[in-house]
Amino acid sequence: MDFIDYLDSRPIYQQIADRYKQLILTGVMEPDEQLPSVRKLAMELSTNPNTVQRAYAALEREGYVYSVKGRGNFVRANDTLKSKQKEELKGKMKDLIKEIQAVGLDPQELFAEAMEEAAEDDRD
Amino acid sequence: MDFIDYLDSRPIYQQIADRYKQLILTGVMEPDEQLPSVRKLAMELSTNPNTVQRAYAALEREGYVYSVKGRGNFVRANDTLKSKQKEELKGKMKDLIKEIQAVGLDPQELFAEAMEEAAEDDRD
Amino acid sequence: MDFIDYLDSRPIYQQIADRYKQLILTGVMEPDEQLPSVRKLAMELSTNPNTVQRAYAALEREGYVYSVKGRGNFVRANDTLKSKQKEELKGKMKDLIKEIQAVGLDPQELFAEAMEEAAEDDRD
Amino acid sequence: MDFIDYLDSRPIYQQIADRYKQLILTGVMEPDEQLPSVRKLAMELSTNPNTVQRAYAALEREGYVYSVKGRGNFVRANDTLKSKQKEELKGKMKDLIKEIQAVGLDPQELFAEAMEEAAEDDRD
DNA sequence: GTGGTCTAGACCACA
DNA sequence: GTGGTCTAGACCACG
Repeated sequence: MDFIDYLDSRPIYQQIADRYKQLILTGVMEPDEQLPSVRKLAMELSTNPNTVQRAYAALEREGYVYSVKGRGNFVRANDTLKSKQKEELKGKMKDLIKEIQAVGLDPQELFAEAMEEAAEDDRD
Repeated sequence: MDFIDYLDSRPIYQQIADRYKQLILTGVMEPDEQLPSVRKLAMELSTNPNTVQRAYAALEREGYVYSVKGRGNFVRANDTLKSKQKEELKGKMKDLIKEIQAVGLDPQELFAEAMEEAAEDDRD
Repeated sequence: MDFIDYLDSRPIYQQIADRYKQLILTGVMEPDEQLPSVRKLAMELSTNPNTVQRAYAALEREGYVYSVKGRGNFVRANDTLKSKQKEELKGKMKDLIKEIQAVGLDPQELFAEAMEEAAEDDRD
Repeated sequence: MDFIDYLDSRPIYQQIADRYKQLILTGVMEPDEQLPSVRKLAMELSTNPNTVQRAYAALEREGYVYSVKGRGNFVRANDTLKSKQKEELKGKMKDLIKEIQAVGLDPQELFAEAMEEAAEDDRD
C-alpha cells in the first residue's frame, strides 16, 4: 500500500492528502476512525514524518480530519464535505470546458469520447 | 495586449506559452508567421527575457513553433497540431472523469451542470 | 456526565480543569467538598489518569483546590477566587479590546453585536 | 523591528502571520506592495526560513497575500478581508462573553472596566 | 506512545 | 535572486 508516485507532479504531501480525502469521501474510512500515526505512515511510505505531518495539517484545515494532541488524527463526520467536493470538481470541469472552447473544439464531443475511453480503461 | 496575470497560479512562462498555443490553434497566427522576438516581447510584457525564452522553448518542444537560428521563431504548419491538442484535452477530460468516478459521483451530471455554468459566465 | 469534547481544540486536561473551575465559581461545588478521586474520574471519563492528574495539578496551582496527601482533593474557600477570576477575565477582555483597536475597529460596536448574538444562541 | 516574543504562547510562524495580517488590515501595507523575501525576513528576525515560509503560506491560504514564484509575496487587494476579520473578532468576543456569563459575572460591567484600563495603558 | 513546532541544510522551478 | 518542497534530527506538550 505505497501510494506515492515520484513521477507525479504533485508534491508528496498533497498526494498523501488527496489519497485520504478520497478514502474519506468514498466511505472507505468511517467517521472517528483513526488515521495511521504520523511516524508510522512516514515509515510505511518511507518518507519523512514532516511530510506526513504537512498532509495531515492540510486535511485538518480543510475539515476532513480532526486531530487530538497525544492521541492521533481521526476522520471527521461531516456531511457538507461531499457537496464541497462536488463544487470543487465542478469548478475543474468548468475550467476544462472553457479551455476546450477557447481552442474552438466541442466540449460535448470530447466528453463523450473521453467517457468511452475511460470505460475501456476500466475493462483492463 | 498584456496577458500576464500575476494572480494566476500558473508560472509566467506558461501563461505566455498557453496564450500563443491558443493564438496558433485558433488560426489567429498563421503558419510560418513570425513570433515577436524574445527581447521585444519581454519589453512589451515588462518581464524577464529568460521567461520569454522559456516559453518559446516550451512551444518548440511541443511542436507549435520552429526556430531558425539568427532569424527568429515561426509558427509551424498546424495540420497535426489540432489533433494533437485534441488528444491532450481528451486526456485531461479522461483524468477528470476518473477522479469524479473515484469519489462516487456522476460525470454526466457534473458535466451538464458545468456546461450550464460556463454558458452563464459567458453571458456576463 | 461526560464533558470531554474531542473536537474541542483545548487539550483534554484543560477541558477538565475549566469544567471544575466553573463548578467551583458558580457554587455548584462548595468549599471543602471533595473532588472525585483521580482514578475514579479517569474511569468515568474513560481517559488517562495522568490527564486527570494534570487537570488537578493545574487547579491546585491556580488556587481552586487544595490537596491532602493520601486523602484527596478539596475545593478551596472561594472568597478570593471570584475576584481573581474576575481580574483574569478582565485581562482577556482588555487584550481583545486592544486587538480590535489595533485593526481600527470599534470595540463598543463589536461588543454590542456579540452580546446580541450570544443572547440569540441562548434561545436555541 | 523584531516582533517575535518567545514568551508568547503562540508559535513563531503565527506571530509573524498575525503581525502581517494587522499591517495589511490597517492599511500600513498597501495592495500589491511586496513583503520582505522569505530569506531576508528570516535573517531580520533571526529565525529559520522555513518558519517564515510557513507564515507566508498561511497568509496566502487565508487570502491576505498572493505569491509569485521567482518574484515574491505581495499584498492582495481584497475588500472582503475586513469583514472577514470583523466576524472573527466578533466570534472571539462572543466566546469571551459566554465564558463570563458561565461564571455568573456581568459582561457589560467587565467590558466597561476593561475599556477604562485599556485607555489608561494607552496613556503610558 | 501521540501531534506540533523549530532548526539546519539541501534541491528544484522560476524570473 | 525568488518561493516551494523535502530530509534529518531535535524538543515540547499531551495522554
